Amino acid sequence: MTTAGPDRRKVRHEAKRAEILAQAWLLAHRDGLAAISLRDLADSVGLRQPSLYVYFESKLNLYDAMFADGYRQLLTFVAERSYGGDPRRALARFLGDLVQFSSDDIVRHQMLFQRTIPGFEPSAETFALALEFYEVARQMLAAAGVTDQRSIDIFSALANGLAHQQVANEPGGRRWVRLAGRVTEMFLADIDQRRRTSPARKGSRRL
Amino acid sequence: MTTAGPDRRKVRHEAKRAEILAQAWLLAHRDGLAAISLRDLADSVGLRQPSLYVYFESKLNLYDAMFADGYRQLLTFVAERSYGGDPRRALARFLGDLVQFSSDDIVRHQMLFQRTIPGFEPSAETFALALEFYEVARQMLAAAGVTDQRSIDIFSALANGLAHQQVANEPGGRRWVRLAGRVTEMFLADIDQRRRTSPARKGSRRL
DNA sequence: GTCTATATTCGGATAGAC
DNA sequence: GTCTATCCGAATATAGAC
Repeated sequence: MTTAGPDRRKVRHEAKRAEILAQAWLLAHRDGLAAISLRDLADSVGLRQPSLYVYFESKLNLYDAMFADGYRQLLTFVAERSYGGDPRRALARFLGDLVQFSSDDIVRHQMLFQRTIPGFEPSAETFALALEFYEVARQMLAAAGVTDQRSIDIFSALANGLAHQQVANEPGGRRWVRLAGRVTEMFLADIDQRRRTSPARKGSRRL
Repeated sequence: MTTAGPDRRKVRHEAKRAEILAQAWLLAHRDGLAAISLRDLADSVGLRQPSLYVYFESKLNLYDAMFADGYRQLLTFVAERSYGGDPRRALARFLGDLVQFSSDDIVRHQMLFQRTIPGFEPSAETFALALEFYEVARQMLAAAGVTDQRSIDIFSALANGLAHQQVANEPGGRRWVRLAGRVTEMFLADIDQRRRTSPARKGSRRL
């Protein structure tokens, strides 16, 4: 099928859309996520500003595409790694990888985990990607024997806290990435400790 | 001295400045921190927009004042509480209070702990207030016997992570606030554990 | 699909009278 | 200190020719 006109058109359209998206990330790094200008964006892909509307129906729609793109990157990132073997070691690697993922791209971290763009809320379809990721994380925890909500809440805080400190204080570095192993040990030791003492919960005084 | 003209003028000026600042926080809640408009702000304090420049020399200067105001609130908040008695329990209360402080005002949390306003960097004088707070935190940790940098890094991640999850998922609530005690226990148990096994560090395998 | 031209609104900031 | 008037630039978005 060399004369598949409509197909080629669609492929071209999607390719250009992807190019625009990639440039949007670059501009976000340069100017800040909330300060992307559609003029600059159009310039960077060799278009005039109004032509962008062929690919994105509004600026918020562009942000939505970036949000979706970021979570797809995250899902691919974790899917590429295998977390087999001992579930506890796997959890430690998983945590380190997440912090590394944030450290690798501070703007992407802002987009996915901090919601600071005035007026932007991800659409339902896009948010489904986020939920997909949290399901992966839930399964990682379940494999390590962690299923209660409070422990899940703590683990999410650990992951987000390490990632945040990394991007805020040393973007691109590994200072907090390297703490993932110790933090996972600490977390699991606490789980074990509580399992031993509960439901009686004697012997350790609550702070 | 009832005729202290210059004094009265200065007091009036400072009062108006404080009023503007308070309204700026309100507007930030309504429109988003990065979306404050000086016109709206002027309206809300009964002034015309150019008159704001009598009190703040630029919009970034206004943000700087908000940043300073937020850290002063935080310093007052912790100073009002006494963290006497057992240092470990004090640390647990300190952590819970910090998460509560963030939960109480999501915009203030954004301003102090996430740096997402394009182009804004706190001035040196203002940043000194932030350092003052981190010194308080450092002393709380030192009192509980925690002085090494890696442990401090972990604690900062714990605090920020709990606060972030709280404001992101349940602003105004206490779901992560309530985890502060358990998380502090977990943290200190890890410190103790490492003290027992180091420097030999035998008996526990690293994840 | 891309363009030119333009609508429309809004932003922060300044000049200068009072 | 506050005002009116205005500057200047930037933003997103739309209309309509090609």
